[in-house]
Amino acid sequence: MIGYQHSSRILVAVDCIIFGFDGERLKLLIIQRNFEPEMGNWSLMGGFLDLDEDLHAAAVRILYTLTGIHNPYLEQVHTFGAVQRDPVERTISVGYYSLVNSEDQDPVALKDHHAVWVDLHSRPSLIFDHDTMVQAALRHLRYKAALYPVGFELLPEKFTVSQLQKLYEAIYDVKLDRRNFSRKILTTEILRGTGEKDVTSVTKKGQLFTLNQDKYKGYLAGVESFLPEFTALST
Amino acid sequence: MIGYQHSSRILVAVDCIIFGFDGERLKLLIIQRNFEPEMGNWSLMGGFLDLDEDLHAAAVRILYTLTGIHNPYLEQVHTFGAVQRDPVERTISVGYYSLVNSEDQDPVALKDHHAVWVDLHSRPSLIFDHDTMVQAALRHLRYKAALYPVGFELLPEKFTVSQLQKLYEAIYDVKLDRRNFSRKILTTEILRGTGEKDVTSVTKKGQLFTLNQDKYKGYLAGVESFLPEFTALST
DNA sequence: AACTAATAGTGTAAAATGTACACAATTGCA
DNA sequence: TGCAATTGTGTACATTTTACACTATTAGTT
Repeated sequence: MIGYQHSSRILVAVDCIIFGFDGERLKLLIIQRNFEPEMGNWSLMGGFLDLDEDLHAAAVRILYTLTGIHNPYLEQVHTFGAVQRDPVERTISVGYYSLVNSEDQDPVALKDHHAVWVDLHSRPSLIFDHDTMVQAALRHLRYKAALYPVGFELLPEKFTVSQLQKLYEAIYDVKLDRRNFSRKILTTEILRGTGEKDVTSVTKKGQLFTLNQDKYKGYLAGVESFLPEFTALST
Repeated sequence: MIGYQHSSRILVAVDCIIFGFDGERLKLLIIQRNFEPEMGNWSLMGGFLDLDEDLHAAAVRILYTLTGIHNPYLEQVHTFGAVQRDPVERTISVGYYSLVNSEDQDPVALKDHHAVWVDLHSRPSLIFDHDTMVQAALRHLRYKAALYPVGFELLPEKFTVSQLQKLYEAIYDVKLDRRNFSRKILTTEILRGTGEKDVTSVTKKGQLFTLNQDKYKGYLAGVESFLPEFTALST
């Protein structure tokens, strides 16, 4: 056999932590397993990496299989590799989290996999180390969103500042001042006003915004430059 | 065979990005390969995950093999899984970065593996995707150090504020104001003055500090609480 | 048509923090 | 003793954050 000798080949799984947002709270997409082990119990959607498949492509494939979404926001979180994490066979699992908008989903695909959206903070226990994966993914999302404008994938294409605020409040589980939030987000100029009004609102209708792709991309590119003096040990 | 059917088992490597600090600049520990492929070229230290070995334990083992260090600072960065990243055989690699103090190393172990410390920013090209791994590790370290007091693993047990400042300047490749840095770091109270003076200094000798373990641990624990209002999109 | 409840949009003063320096003190060496 | 290099402390100014006040818009109610 050609290859590295004397080394063990191991199953590599990819598990997806799929976040959604219902306008008030963060949601998590989980499936009820219809196969052993742990049949009937709740689990993240996962699958195994193929020999001729890029790792990231595997995550895209698995997410597509479950939701029908083609171009997902997908980010690797962490690789979990405890020896006994899967009772069937030694398996390491690479966790990817995704932010999906409920409008983009394929309800048929979801139903086929016994998938349900649950409230992130009152979800049922998940199998194996999947709860740990969810925690790690949320932590990752919080870091990310504290440095970059992330999360728009969870909103409709056009949204109000108030909707965006509710999203950030859900991510960090905090209350933010409406007026300060609005000013802060608008001065970054990553939002572009459409002039349209939010027809779903009952009272005064707020303006609908879209992402200003140029400014937004600029933020993402300016990764390293977030350190003015020595921000490090401040808080 | 008992296990998951119809799934491919794949080689899992662990590669270590090992950072050091010489008082002025960040250093990287690399090895010159004495085996094919890419014999004679520069590479990160790595190895394969064993079937009965936790992933993190594999990283500890590999680091120990190279440096003789027992209780390393070691953190997972990212898992690299492109199909053709290793020309010999399909292999995914989990990258771990480590911060090591030159005093703790075993020079014999280093010599056995043809290991050398090189300047991080003027290092030679590395094999495979190892340069990408180094970049990812540095980015990870920068994030981490911007939110927590990290990096003391790169300094001697007792150090001056000025040494710590040089370290942060090296990590972020910036110049910081000596007086503001000093004030900022001291008001966090994560340093404890020893009263001793830095004998290595030529002119006025600064005070040596050690980590105040209680305060330091407190910082690390307060992970989620770094968001006062909406720090997110500010800079 | 006027009134009310609810939310949106704009303004601003006070507090907190970040920044850019000035100046004195210590040490080894010429 | 004087000088160069570095450490330690102070402080005024600019910027940012925070906590509010006030006005505007809309749909439903009276």
